[in-house]
Amino acid sequence: MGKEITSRLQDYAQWYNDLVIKSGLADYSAVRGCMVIKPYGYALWENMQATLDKMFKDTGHQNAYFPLFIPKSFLSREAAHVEGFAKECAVVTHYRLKSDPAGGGVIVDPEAALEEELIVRPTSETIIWNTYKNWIQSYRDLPILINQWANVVRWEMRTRLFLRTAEFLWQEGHTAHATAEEAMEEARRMLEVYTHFAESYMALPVIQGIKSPAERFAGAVETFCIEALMQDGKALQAGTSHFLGQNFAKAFDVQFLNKNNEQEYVWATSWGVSTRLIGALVMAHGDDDGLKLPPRLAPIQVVLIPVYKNDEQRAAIDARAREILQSLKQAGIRAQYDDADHVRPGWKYAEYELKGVPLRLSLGERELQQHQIEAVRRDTREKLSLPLDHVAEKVLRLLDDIQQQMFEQAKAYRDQHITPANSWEEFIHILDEQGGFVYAHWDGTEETEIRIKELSKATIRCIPLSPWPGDDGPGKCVLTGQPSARRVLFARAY
RNA sequence: CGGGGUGUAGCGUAGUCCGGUCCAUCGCGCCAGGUUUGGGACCUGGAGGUCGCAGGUUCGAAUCCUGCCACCCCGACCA
Repeated sequence: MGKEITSRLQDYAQWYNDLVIKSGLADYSAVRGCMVIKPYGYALWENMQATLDKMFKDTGHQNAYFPLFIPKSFLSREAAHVEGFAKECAVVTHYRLKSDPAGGGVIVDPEAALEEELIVRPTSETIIWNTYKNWIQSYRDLPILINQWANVVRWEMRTRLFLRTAEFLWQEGHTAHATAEEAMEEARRMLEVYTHFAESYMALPVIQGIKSPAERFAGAVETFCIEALMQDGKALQAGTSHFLGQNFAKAFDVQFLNKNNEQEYVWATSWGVSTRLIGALVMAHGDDDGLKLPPRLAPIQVVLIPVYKNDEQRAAIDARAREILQSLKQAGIRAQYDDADHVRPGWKYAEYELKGVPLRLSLGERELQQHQIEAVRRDTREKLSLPLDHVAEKVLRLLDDIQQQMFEQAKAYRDQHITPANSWEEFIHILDEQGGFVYAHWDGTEETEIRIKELSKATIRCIPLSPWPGDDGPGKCVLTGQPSARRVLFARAY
């Protein structure tokens, strides 16, 4: 008997937890709301990091590192920013413990209170803009294009593995520019980078859009986002890129002398994606047997499993398998040979399916005789026989095809779940019966947005950058009947 | 923060209502040896437990009482 996984139909939330835990991505920890990312999960994150990091470097960014702790006073400099984050900040108040005079443990030393309390960063705009002030005098100092890989803490009331934990890993880009146009261009450029990453690497189709005022990042002038759809019909924000205008420059008094010898506030952007993307990967592609990882990010792209009946066979197969493994590795494939003898092939098949390894190769007496190898795709479960000549090339082609197919499948699902609604009844019906995105008119007011959320639990995921099928220009708000400039995408979301 | 649930070996569990027959059940996993090996093998033997924590009731507590803690799920808040 193996590891039981709750089916998606029976209990989607439990299915998700089962997958994350049983595939070895992560574990619960002793700390409420915090998780342990296990080696397999971390390897996946490292692959994501490596890919994104290269994209950031290719677009001219450099990595740096800013402090984990932020003076409390910094957070309150930007009004909207503090409003947005105040409720979920962890605060450091003391710098020393001492042994408890009353017992065996330790207590916080009341003598060691900090003069100014420190916030554990929920995001780094404030500490970074406080720093940029010292770096920027002239237009010649601009642009500053910096990214940092870091952990952040947001004291969430309710947490979910990868999707929302009190501490999480992410990258945050923070750029400074001489003009609004340039900053806006940067925000849009990074949105494109995220889109490309999601679609080409995660095989996750996303919708690019603009956040409504209520959903906008605290402190931003404009928030761009990519929205993805999970298999339970709920949307997930996969990445955001903000045009911050001069809000933080004004809050931290960051001015520069422009070419005309005039003082001007600097223009800013910030953008980020987090380990939440791992949750997206699980929920967008996984099935009742386990994960399905896209080849371009999978820690193990190919697993090779020997099948034998006795030691003599085993020796011959083992020798051949190692040659094959070598040729796969030489071709740059992340291949693994599982020659463990204490579990049988069937057990391994199930285990690697659970782990979402895109391609499984089996080598036994039969294959050896026929000079081929059996290949089974994780995405379609299709079983193929590959001749052993130039096997690495064939495997590479298969991996490419799996990557492509996974995207196509997710895209087909997503496209089937964008439904225009023309009345409130229809709106609710779509959300309840099929889920996904509802494409509907909205009068553009925050009151209506909030009212819709209260009534339906759906939020405006984004105002799409390019129109979707069903777009009909101006119309009437699905709730109020007031004039609407255009349709926007609503969904229940994570 | 509200509602619900759970806490017994690495994991999943029985036992809790109705205290003793429980120095705790079963399955998986683990260890040793052997037979096996094409979809989660089998046999034999073995190791492994502060029954979440603290206090109380009792001749006797996994079981009853009080307090506490932790985690999970659902909701409000959020990437």
